[in-house]
Amino acid sequence: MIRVYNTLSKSKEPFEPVRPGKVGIYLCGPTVYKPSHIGHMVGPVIFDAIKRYLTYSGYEVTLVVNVTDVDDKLIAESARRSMLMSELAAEMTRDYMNNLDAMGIDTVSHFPRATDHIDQIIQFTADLIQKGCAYESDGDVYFDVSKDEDYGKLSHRTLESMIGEGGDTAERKRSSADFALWKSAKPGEPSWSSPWGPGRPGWHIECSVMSSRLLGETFDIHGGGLDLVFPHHENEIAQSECRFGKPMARYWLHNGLMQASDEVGKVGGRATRPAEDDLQSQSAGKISKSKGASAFSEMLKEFEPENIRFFLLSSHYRRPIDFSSERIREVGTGLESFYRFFKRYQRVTGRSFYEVAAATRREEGDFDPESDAVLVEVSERRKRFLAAMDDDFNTGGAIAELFELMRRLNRQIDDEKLEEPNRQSAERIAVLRQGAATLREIGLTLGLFRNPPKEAEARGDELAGKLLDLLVEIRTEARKAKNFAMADKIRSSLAELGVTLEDRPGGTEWTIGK
RNA sequence: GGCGCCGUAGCCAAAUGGAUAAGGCAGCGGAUUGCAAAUCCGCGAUUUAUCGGUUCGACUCCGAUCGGCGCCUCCA
Repeated sequence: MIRVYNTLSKSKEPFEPVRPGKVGIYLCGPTVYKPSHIGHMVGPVIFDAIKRYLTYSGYEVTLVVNVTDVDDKLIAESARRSMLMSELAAEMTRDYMNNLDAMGIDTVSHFPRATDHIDQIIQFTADLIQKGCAYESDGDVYFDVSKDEDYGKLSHRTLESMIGEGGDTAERKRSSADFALWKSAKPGEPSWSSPWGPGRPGWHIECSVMSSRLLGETFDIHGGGLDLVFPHHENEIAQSECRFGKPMARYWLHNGLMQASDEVGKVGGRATRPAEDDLQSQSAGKISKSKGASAFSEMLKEFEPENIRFFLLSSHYRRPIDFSSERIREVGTGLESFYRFFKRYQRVTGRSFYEVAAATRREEGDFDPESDAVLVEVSERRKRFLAAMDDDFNTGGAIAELFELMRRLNRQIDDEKLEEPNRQSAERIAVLRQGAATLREIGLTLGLFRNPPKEAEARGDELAGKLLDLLVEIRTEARKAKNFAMADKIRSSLAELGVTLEDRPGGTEWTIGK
């Protein structure tokens, strides 16, 4: 039984999809006016894992991530850069897609764009007017929040508390809490013709339109950053539920926001933060475009995607994450130990870990450990991993089981001396294989261990490789002759060049890199 | 000001009423090694910001205090 935390009820609820066996997820994607930063990857990485896990658990999952490509910010930015809004949107959408691609997020079923749905947006807006939930005012169309009895139910606030200034369109609204469905165009702004004159959609309407179109009037999971709870998601609910008269989504999942605590100027930090209020600039704060977070594409030059993924999944998705390069490196160190285990597995079995046949469905992964001590623990760790994931996708707790599982298999190799060629038995290797298959199986549900990591450095050219082989051979002879001074000199000299030597039962191995 | 979240070992972090408070990073011992590296084993919270309360029992619920943060305006 999978349980999820629902912002609507502020509690964990058993997960039961609207249609048995099928799950529809709508994740709020970016407004494409600037390059994406690490904060934009949090939701996609988590929901990529959620989709993988739900699929693994037997559901047929449709994941929709929208792209908002028409908005005041796009208009402003494209004007600043003297380009068409559509050109800007295309450029930034490409940036976003490249980033998702680099992160191995290939689980998204649809990326609907607002500008591809203008007709439906106009229709939706007209329907809302007809239902009496919205009104036209001087070329704009506003949603009348007083018509929505439970307005505020997601963000848990009362209507009175939301009455504010109303922005610069206050005179045109009946209530300052009303929000725009359609905005009339000023001269020179991109616009589409509508029953209310030329204009463009407001911010929230595209999500109501596209989610209902792709996932239905009531779908299962609506996700996004915590900062979208109000007003964005609250307004989506108001629009959709007024229009369809039924709940928009069953479960509202919100991820915590990335906080920047890195030194100014580093990746993800508040690079262009204004110099005033020095005292406050010491503290962490939300990463956002307006505060000048660095482009994610820059970060990819510094860190491996899997390292970033591991970092994002190592704590619970609802918790805010303090970003720092040091932290990513730290979890990277832990991740490296998995890579070393994978190489070790290959040395022992002669097979690549990445070719281990792993179950892709939960039931398929079940196995009978009989009374083998190793398999009993492997099975136990797998169960605990699944229990953690079932409990509101607790990826942090689940990753702990990955470490435990790896440790158990390393211990098996040590205890049974499986790395010594003459000590192997087919039966014990089979046990190790089962353990590795389980590790890969559950790792894959998080989108981990899909492909071999890039070697730290290019393995040098062919000549360098041959020279290293030669040096290792000379050193091995020196060691046999107990000429350890020579052996150590070769090792330490190579270390200075960034080459690490490791002596193992099966021989010496060299690696280039950190 | 209104609404809300968070505070667990040096650092990161899981566990939200029940039996010894996961795991990672860093550190320290030991096994292994010619010496290393890697790996394995062992060690760290008499205790979950503080104080008080509810309970047979609280990190977990309630109240207060201190500290950090978010939303209320654009944001993943």
